[in-house]
Amino acid sequence: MFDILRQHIENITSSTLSEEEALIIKNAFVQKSLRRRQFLLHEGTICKYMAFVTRGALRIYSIDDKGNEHIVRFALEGWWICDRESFSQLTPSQYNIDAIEDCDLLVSTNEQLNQMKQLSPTYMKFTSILDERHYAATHRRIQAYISYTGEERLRDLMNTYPQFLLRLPQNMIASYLGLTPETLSRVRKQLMEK
Amino acid sequence: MFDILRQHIENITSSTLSEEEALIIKNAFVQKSLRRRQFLLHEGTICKYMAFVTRGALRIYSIDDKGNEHIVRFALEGWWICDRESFSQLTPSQYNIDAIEDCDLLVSTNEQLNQMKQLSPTYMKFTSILDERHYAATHRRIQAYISYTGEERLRDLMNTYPQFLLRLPQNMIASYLGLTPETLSRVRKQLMEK
DNA sequence: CGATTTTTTGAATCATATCAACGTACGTGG
DNA sequence: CCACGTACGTTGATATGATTCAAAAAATCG
Repeated sequence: MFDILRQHIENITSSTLSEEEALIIKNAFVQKSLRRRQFLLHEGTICKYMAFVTRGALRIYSIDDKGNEHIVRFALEGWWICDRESFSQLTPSQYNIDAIEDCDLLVSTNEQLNQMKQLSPTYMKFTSILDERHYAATHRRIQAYISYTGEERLRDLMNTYPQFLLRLPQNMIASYLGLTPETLSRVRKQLMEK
Repeated sequence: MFDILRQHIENITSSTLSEEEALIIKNAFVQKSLRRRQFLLHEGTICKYMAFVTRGALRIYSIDDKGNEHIVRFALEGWWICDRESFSQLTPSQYNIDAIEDCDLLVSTNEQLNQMKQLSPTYMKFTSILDERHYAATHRRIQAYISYTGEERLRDLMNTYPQFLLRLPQNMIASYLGLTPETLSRVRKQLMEK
């Protein structure tokens, strides 16, 4: 399992980890499994873990005043998931993270991650790349929300993450796109006909 | 002018800057003025400056495929403005920044800021607080966009930044709230009547 | 297999956009 | 300093995208 993470870090940073560095990183993570519908984070609690997904799928979502769920992002194999704000500031989270499918994760805590940044320059580089990407992705998502109709957002999703459509339930895709399940169903149909 | 920035940094960090540290920071910035409608950043260019506003008002906005402007944020006195992604990654920006009113700014470059972080622990602390706040504010804005109607977003704006409504033109407020000027005009009227 | 969840379909309704017209303000050159 | 032109804000009529509620159909799970 750790090999997937190691590969991932080496890919992102275009570096090769020394055995020493790899060991430091390996020791900073522990393996954790979740069954479908189990939670990694509950709203109102502090997000203790940063998780790397080696198998399965998760989602992070909030619940608004009207009781509607809003999925912020998904995480599949090779992705990271946590509520950054809660994780680094130790504040109660407004989000929930749960498993859409049975998952295997490698998780680490804020202290371990900070320590690792001190010990491994490659890991330091890795996190700064990840931060930037995360920031950019968030912005792209705001833009999509602001500028496009449901149909356009669906088309965009089909180009960017086609695997979502095959793998994740329709109602969750709808929430991610900011639509009701009914509307997504109709928009899909329209798009098929073209 | 620099006194405003110094005050600001001391407030945010709850620290007092030594004269030495204050001098380091002072030397990292240069004064820059903009007339109404002048640009600090043009779409497609790299965002060279991080700007602290000592007088005036600016906005950062994108233009979508259909030619519509979308204002992402405003910056008034005591606020910072730049496109973080372009600034730190040196990539062409998708945003424009221009002056809504005549402005006085203190601007610095990425190299100067990085150097400053090395030299001044207080400044280092300052930027990390700012990063977190910025990140949190961005998220709050996404949430508002996703969960609330135009009227609710306007009401929220009236609570959070009432000064915007007094100072900034209606059509820009509309763009910031994700509404057309016509809709904002009607929503305002409705809200007045209550 | 049956029970539950998810997806689809239909009809009515709502929020907001669009287009067009009109009134107002305002800053800029003569 | 006034008058003009442009930009801004309001209002009305109509159109569109998406929601809501209800119910049937299909898929999935245990």
